[in-house]
Amino acid sequence: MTIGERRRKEKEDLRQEILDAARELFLADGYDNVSMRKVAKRISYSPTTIYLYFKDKTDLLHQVCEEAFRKLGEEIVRSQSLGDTPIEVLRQGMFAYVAFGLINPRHYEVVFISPNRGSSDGTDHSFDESMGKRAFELLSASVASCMDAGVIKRTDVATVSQTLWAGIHGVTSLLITHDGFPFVDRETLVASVVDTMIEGLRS
Amino acid sequence: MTIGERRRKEKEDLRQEILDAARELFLADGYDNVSMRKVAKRISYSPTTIYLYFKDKTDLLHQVCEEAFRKLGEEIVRSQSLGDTPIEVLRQGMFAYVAFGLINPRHYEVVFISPNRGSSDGTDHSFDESMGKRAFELLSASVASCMDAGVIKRTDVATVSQTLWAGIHGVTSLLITHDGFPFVDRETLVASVVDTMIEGLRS
DNA sequence: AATGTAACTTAACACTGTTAAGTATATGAC
DNA sequence: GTCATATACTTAACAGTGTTAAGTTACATT
Repeated sequence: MTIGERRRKEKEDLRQEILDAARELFLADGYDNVSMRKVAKRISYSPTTIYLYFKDKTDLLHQVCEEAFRKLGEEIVRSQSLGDTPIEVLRQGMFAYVAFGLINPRHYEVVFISPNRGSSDGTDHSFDESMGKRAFELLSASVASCMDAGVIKRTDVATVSQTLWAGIHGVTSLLITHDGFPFVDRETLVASVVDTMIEGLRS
Repeated sequence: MTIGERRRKEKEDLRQEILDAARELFLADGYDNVSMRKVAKRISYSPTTIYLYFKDKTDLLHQVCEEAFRKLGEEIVRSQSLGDTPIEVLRQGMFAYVAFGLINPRHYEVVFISPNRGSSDGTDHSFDESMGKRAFELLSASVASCMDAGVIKRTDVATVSQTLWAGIHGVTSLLITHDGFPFVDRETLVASVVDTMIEGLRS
């Protein structure tokens, strides 16, 4: 079956080629300014070929993001390992989250800021099955271990996790979308948000 | 000059009629799902007539939002007057901000979440001259008076204000854009964010 | 060599924002 | 009252969009 395998590999190659082209264009020009025809042109295929590999334009976008957000989980885990106390683990995880957003603003935008490119039919591709959720779960676990260690007030884990998420999502998205605004130094602001929230949770 | 005045009034009336139609459609269907032709049809005019009153589609959107955001400033001031201590004034202002966003999610989305409907030409209509900025300034003043009263740590006003803004923007935007996510009770979450941050700032 | 199928393309539909050119209509001057 | 002018609005068109149905080509299996 070596011949069928080659065929399947070629198909997978083209899929990846489309994904690569789409990613580059989305990041360079923004989702709205990229047309299927442009993506097709870049890889020298007919526009309709893309539809043999992806359901529609939003599907293409979501695949591109899924690809990128695999890294977010990894980086949070990696950063968390730098902390030696539960609080420090939580802190590092939060910093990693923001850093990822600021380094990949276009991806962050799509997944967390404006995930309402509603795929018209039923399939809610928005968040649940996404890698984004995994990032939140890592944060959540970290909060729980802080409570177990008694370093933050023992209340509802979900409420606290979502509170922290609101904070780090807030800075990240403000810095991304309002870059005309006279923000104070980025690092200062991010540290202020993270530390203010953690301080507010201390028991 | 009563005749010329009537003419000018009629013109102003049509402008408002367009604005009303656009607002209703934007709020009902979302910016992307509203076409100039739909707006025109609703008021029984030709699509091109709109261009005699508004530069382009993004201009129409921004006018609609400007109109709505006049209310945000008013409501923050009104809510702040409910507080009797500086901290309580700050708290009420923050709650009012979030409440406004949750009551007017589409407007909030446009102005604060995705303000990058770049008006192609130079005019950056995004934030600076907007009513949105006024809301931030009210918050800022409230922070300053808390510092003067010595109830929160005396540090940089801008940093603290932006930190708080990040928090309330974070909850508001998460609740608006990720309504599929299993958030805890809205009031609980909002209160948690506001109170955690204020607690973290206490001196 | 004939057949069937997978991969890809062409042509088209129904839209979109936007502009250039055209048409009434009501106002002003003579 | 007639004529010119400016104002308000419309028609037609351009260049693009996402997407689908139908058609073509190339190749592996029989």
